[in-house]
Parts: sequence; structure tokens; C-alpha cells
Amino acid sequence: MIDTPKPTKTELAILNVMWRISPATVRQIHEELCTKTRTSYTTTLKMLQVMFQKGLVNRDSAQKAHIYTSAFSKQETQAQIIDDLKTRLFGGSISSLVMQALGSTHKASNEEIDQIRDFLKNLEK
Amino acid sequence: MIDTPKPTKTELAILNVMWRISPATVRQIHEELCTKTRTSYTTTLKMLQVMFQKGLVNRDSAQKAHIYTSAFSKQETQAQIIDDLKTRLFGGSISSLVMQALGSTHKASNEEIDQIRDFLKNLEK
DNA sequence: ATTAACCTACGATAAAATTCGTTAACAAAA
DNA sequence: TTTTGTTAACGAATTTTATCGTAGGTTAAT
Repeated sequence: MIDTPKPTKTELAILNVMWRISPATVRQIHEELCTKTRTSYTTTLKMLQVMFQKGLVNRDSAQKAHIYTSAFSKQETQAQIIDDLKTRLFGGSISSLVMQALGSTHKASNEEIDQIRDFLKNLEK
Repeated sequence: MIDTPKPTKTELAILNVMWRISPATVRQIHEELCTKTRTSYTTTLKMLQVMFQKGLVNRDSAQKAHIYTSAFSKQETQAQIIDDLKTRLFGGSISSLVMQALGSTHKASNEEIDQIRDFLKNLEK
């Protein structure tokens, strides 16, 4: 929890794939990634190697084709990035962030609003 | 609204100063910035020049010491970045983002929760 | 055994972001 | 007038991020 490195834009794209299909090989991750962004296999490979260096992903190199897993869950990463955003852009106020997120620009549906209201109910207990 | 360039980490630090004290000269911005991060005057100047190029700030060069103002309000920028985060990390779901923000990690106070509940009330109308 | 398919590793390159020294212009003070 | 201080501009160097070609190795097919 202390020191979760913040993924870059491209790293995040890869993590989004991994949260769906990992553990996975580079090939598998790359196939999924290609459906969204055109990129070469070696780029994906290199990214994963760098991410491994950073501790963003784990890998099992027992087999020829290494198996990668994300080191942090989607939730952990979401929490970490929200927290960073909170301090850097919202003066440390989470309610300010939430209200901006609920503002007119983003158009939360009534359904979503109800969902949040329920969530608040549980939170106060 | 279409094409608001996303500020980088350092640019955001500068914008945070400007939202407080702009319109301001480079000197003034730099003084404020220095209280937080140690950096040289020419770095601040260069950053502002680059940001001007990108359209992130406006400037009035009528006087010797140019006067800079941020091109986008804090709210606009907050909205833009939240929106980006929503699509890139929360599958486009704003409620998912909000609930993560309200989660245990961030510890919204009861006061903040009430504030948000009021906000929701007004939103549904 | 030769070829083809697939893998990692490595390093070169490019692009973007950041830092800062040097220069030249100008104005105010000595 | 000479010096001192303040400024913008420019470009160089650095760091971070991203892309990809090439090389070398292993396995499977021909």
C-alpha cells in the first residue's frame, strides 16, 4: 500500500487488459491490446519488461513463454490514482472531487445516483 | 470544451498557483511555486512559455514583464481530467469512480458525506 | 538436418517532459 | 556613464516514456 508506482497512460492500457485476462502470456495480452490500439508485439513485450522492473507486474519465467500477472488489483490502482488526483487537483478534499464527478458535465444517470445514495447509506454505518 | 490539452504533473503545479494568484507575472508565479518545490526561475519561465504554446495559458506581453492567466478554469480542468480518468480507469462509469472515491481508503468524513447527499438532492431535480 | 514458428533480450531511436545556463535587451540606481 | 538588476528568449542537456528492429535461442514441423 505504501509505494504503488503510478502507471503511465500506455501501462494503464495494458493493465486494463491484464485485469480481464491475466495470468497471461505476452502474446495473449498483445492480442487483446491490438484490438484497441495498433502496436507491435515487441512493444508490448518491452512494456511488460519495464513494468516488471517497476514492480507493476509479476512474472513467472519457469516456462519459455513467461506468464505475467498484475501486481496490484484494479481497485488498488483506482484508489491510488484517485488519491493522487485528490491531493494534486482537489486540494485534498474528496467531497470536492466527488461533486465535480457528479457535476453536469458527466451526466450521471438517475440510476447511478440511486446507486451512489445506497452506497452512502451503507457507508455511514 | 472540445480540445482542452491535459496538463502534465509540473504544469498542474503551476496551474494550481495561477488559479490562486493570476493574472500574474512569471516572477510572482515562481515565488509562489518555490515555497512548495525548489526550482529555478528560468524553469518556471520556460514552462509558462511551453504552456502558452499549448494554449494552456494566455499572456499579455504589452509590458516588459508579461502577464499570464490560465486559459481554463480550475473547474474546467477538473472536469476534463475526471472525464479522462473515468474512461481510462473506470470503464466509463462515473458512479464506479465516485464509489471508489468514497471508499474506505479515502475516509470521507461524515460532514463530507452530508455535503454530498445534499448535492445529490439538488442534482435529481 | 533444415526450416519455420515462436519466444526473450537488448539496444537504438524517437517523442515528450523537464531543467537550467547563457545571452541580449532594457531600465533603474550609483 | 557605468553598474546593477530584472526580464524574455533561446537552445542544450537530461529524464521519462514509447516504439520497434534485430539477434539469438528453443521447439516443432517438414
